[in-house]
Amino acid sequence: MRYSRFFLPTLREVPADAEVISHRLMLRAGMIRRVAAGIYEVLPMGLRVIRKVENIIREEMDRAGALELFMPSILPAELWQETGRWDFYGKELLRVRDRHSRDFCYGPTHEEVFTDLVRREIRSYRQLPLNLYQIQTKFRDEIRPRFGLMRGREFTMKDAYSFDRDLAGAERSYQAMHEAYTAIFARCGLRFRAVEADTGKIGGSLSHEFMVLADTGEDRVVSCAACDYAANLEMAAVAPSEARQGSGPPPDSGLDPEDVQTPGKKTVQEVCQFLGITPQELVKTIVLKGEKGPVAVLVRGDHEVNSVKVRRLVDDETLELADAETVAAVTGAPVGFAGPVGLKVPLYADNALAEMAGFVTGGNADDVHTRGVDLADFRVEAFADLREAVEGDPCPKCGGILTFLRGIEVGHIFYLGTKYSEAMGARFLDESGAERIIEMGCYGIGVGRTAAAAIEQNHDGKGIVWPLPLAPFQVVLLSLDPGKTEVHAVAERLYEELTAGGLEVLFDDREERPGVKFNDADLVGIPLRVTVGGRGVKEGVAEFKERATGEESRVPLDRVPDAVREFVRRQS
RNA sequence: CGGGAUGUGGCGCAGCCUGGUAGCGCGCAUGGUUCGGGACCAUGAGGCCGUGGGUUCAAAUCCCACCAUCCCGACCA
Repeated sequence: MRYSRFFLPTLREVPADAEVISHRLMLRAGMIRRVAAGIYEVLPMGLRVIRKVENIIREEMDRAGALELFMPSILPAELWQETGRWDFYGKELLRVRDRHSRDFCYGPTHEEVFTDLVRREIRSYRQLPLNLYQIQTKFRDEIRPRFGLMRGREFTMKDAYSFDRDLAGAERSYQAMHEAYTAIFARCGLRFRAVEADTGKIGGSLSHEFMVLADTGEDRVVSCAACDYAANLEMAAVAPSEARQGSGPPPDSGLDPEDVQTPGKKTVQEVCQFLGITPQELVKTIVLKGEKGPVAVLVRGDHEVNSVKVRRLVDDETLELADAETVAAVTGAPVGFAGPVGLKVPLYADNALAEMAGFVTGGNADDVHTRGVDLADFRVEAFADLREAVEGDPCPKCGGILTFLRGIEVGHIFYLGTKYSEAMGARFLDESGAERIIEMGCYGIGVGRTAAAAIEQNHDGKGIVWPLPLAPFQVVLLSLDPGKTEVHAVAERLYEELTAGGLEVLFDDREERPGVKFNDADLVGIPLRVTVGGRGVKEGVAEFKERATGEESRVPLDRVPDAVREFVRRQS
């Protein structure tokens, strides 16, 4: 591709509304432009990268036995009403009406349509297992779109759905996707981890997220230094300590609870400072509220409640931090003074509480805390693992030490069970002629997000540093003297040779100063730069520079095509 | 939906407080000189000052409303 004929509008200055690195660089490198909040145009340079990601996904999905098809993006309301998600999915679902004022939505995910297709076409166990996928545009009317392609409202996603005759088959399908995903992200040249994950709104019981590791990632990932355990922080189990595992009477301080005035001291830090205690001697009481009513959760002062764990324990997906009015109604005090003694709502305590005695809690009255509290002073429904893991906690699998990483969720796989097949009547006949419900799984990859994550993970002060498999071009060939015929002729010839050899080359034949070309080449991040200029040509060489390492070398002109091919082979 | 902020040529910004001819840098066009890490000189094109209302002789500037965008918070590929 000749740069002079290409559409690659690079930006010297950063548009003010781009915050994260990948967003800024995608704009500056002429990959995308914004049309509306969370909605982007993908320019040729961007598309080339997107296609690279898509093709890797396709190859690995096909290899795993999945079949590509293409579903509509506009979906009739009836399908969504069948599973109840027309109401449940909420405002994120972009709803539209046609001229007959029939309800439709722009698909944010496609379980219903795939299940509908399968229930109409699949009759027999002989037709299973089946894994169908598509790469398609989705729309989720996010509350707050941001970060460019990282979290847009419109985005392209690969979504796959597996259909199996039984649990064992579904697990095999799940495993096959786990392996395919691992292959996909490895082939993209990314550093990533597969982590245990919450199933969230999609539902189901088994789930892994694929996280591209980057300091700028929004998700926190817990990883064991000693074994292969890795989990999303919201899932990371905290093993009860040994003391807890031994039975015996709960510890007792022998003290009686005693109220103390703590005027205006609401936070753990303030209370500790005021009373001269450490957070480990204090118990936080957190009020949560869901469709089943409010509950209170007790955690040690230096720990944080993990609401995903509480939701699972209480079996209430809608549970959220209660608002100030609810807290006041439940505790009789403003936020900051809740305590377990005398509370009328169900109390759940984190395992760490089981070893505590004589601790400080809120006093359920304005400006009052209570000290000398023991477990015997109130009634707990259950002790459980309810807190967030912290760095240094023991690994729940091997006892090793947990470390924290930051990641960007680029893929998510779920075992769905029969949630959708049952609601929509997707059944088949087994060998014995008995009617059975299809077991399902679903598997997503954010295509644009994968490209963005690759940038978050691979960039420097000058721009993008593409891993070769995702790079829009493999080589950028700079002609430093496009006007001077002898030198430029050499560049032209090299361009022909490289292109003829099947390489993807961007040929910078523009009438620009060298500095402009160098900087643009660095910005757009093409892995190998080949410079043809007066100096080198005089000596019969072209200059190679690797974007990632900065390593430079001089290559005789007649060896250039081979050397480039060698580079490409080495990198892929 | 809360909290914070911003809307001025394509991009980045100043001007607004203290109303009175719309400016700077980059980019773009033309000509010339340059030419190995974002050149220089000259000339030029390009702006409903987010939208609507109001105050005023006069509004980018003051007031009100709306819209849009961005940032911080509640489980998303």
